[in-house]
Amino acid sequence: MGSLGRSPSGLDLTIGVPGSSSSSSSSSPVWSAGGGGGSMRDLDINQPAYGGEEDYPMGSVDEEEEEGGTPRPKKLRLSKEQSRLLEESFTQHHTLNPKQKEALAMKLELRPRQVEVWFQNRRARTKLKHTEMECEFLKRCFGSLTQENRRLQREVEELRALRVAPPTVLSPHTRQPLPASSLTMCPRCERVTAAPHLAPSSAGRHPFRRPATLPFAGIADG
DNA sequence: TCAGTCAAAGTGGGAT
DNA sequence: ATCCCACTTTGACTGA
Repeated sequence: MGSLGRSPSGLDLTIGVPGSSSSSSSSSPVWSAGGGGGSMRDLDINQPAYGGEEDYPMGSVDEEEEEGGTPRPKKLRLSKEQSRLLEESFTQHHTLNPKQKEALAMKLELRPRQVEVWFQNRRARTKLKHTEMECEFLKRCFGSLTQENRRLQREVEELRALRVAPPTVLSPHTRQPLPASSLTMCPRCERVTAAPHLAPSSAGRHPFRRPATLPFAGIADG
């Protein structure tokens, strides 16, 4: 290893210390370690980290200063080893409790805030990936349903074109046509009409049958 | 050199 | 008060 504390490009990474006057509120702090509001809750930059380590391994200060006079830290690129360990940890748990965070930060020689941010961004990436996959799946669903819809509309048109007058049934006695109201359904047809889901032979050809796979069933996790 | 992409970090707000 | 999330900004990197 040995690359901890350095960016992949080999830049020396040292911590930037804001000016001693805390009144310079116009410029962003070099380490706004806290979340909203920059409360620096995780790190008092004037205190040595982890019992005496001289500096944190990131954020070398580019010596060129902003207008306000506050140096801006260079952005950290985590080393491959750091990324690997973070990924490894992420596979075990997607969120960290404070102790885990602290331990991991110490192991990686990062600030807890950096570990926290990494997990936050990693969760966001996972979610984005999942959403993209879901989107692709829904697009495919939409495509196949559109096709199915077109096919069914064509079928309706065909059936409409084929439609003829109701069949005439002749009386076996008089050989005269019977009124439709006097016709009765055969027991089998009656059963199917009352409970269509019980008719095994019709299920396979039913135009409205459900697809074999349900939505989202195939979406991988992560 | 520059546009595009990725990822670290900042910010504000909601939930607990 | 703290954590997490969504959104944004910004620096590093890459390929044309």
